[in-house]
Amino acid sequence: MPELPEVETIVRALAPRLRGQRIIGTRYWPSRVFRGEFPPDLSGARVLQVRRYGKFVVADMDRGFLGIHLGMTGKLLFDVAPQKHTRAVWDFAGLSLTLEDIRQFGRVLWGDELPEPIAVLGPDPLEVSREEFVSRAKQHRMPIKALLLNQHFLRGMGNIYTDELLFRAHLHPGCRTDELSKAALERAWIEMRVLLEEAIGRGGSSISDYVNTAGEKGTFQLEHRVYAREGEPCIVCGSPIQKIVLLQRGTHFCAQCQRR
DNA sequence: AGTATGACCTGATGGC
DNA sequence: TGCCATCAGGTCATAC
Repeated sequence: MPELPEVETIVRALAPRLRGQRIIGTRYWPSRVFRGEFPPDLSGARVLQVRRYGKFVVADMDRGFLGIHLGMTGKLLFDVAPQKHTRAVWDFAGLSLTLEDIRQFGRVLWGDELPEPIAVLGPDPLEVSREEFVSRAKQHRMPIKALLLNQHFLRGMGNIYTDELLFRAHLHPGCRTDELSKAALERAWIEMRVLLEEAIGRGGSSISDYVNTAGEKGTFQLEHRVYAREGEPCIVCGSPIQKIVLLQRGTHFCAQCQRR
């Protein structure tokens, strides 16, 4: 479910309410999100800050780091009663934070340091410099969609925003990055930033599941130009939006505007 | 290095 | 109503 803009929206809601707060109780239900290892009981631990790291929500605590990935169907909600798919609850004085995750593709990590699977991810799409983006892209010879989805290349891009940015940059998702011109890669970098900022401004995209910490949907799905618009006219040229399978992912693009 | 496939999970949807 | 296949904002691991 959540990609960078959705996680950013969640973090912006979490940070001001949790910063400085002390956990007074933790409740964990056995599920795959823990991958066999419950975090410790964090009672007494204080939240120093909450930040986004790619698609992870990271809480820096006074005694370690809590990392939460929401997978496809994860939600972090304030003040709700535990139900069927509740996987964890962190109780604070006067509020509780609940992790719900129907499909259990999310994960909860804990460590004295930022856990390894989080720390090894690539730079943030909103922080990577244009020069670094271009030079690193040229070192790979895979379809640009594959590279953008690779969290070791950049942390935070997912299927929706990859399709949307490639449309905006007029790039076919199957273009190999080592064959793209510098100008084309720079276009991708620019469009990526503009797109992500716009999506954050609209509270992210809600296709079916995604809601913020208050249970509200984002509105950026109304601005999608290709994602989930198969057969509808391209807003630029009018030809029907195509949907193909690339890298085992549904891939949406305009065959007229996005040439190889 | 890259790609392809299946696995991991549950629920919604559409066809018959 | 039911049954079956297909699909879904994401990673992983394994095998060519």
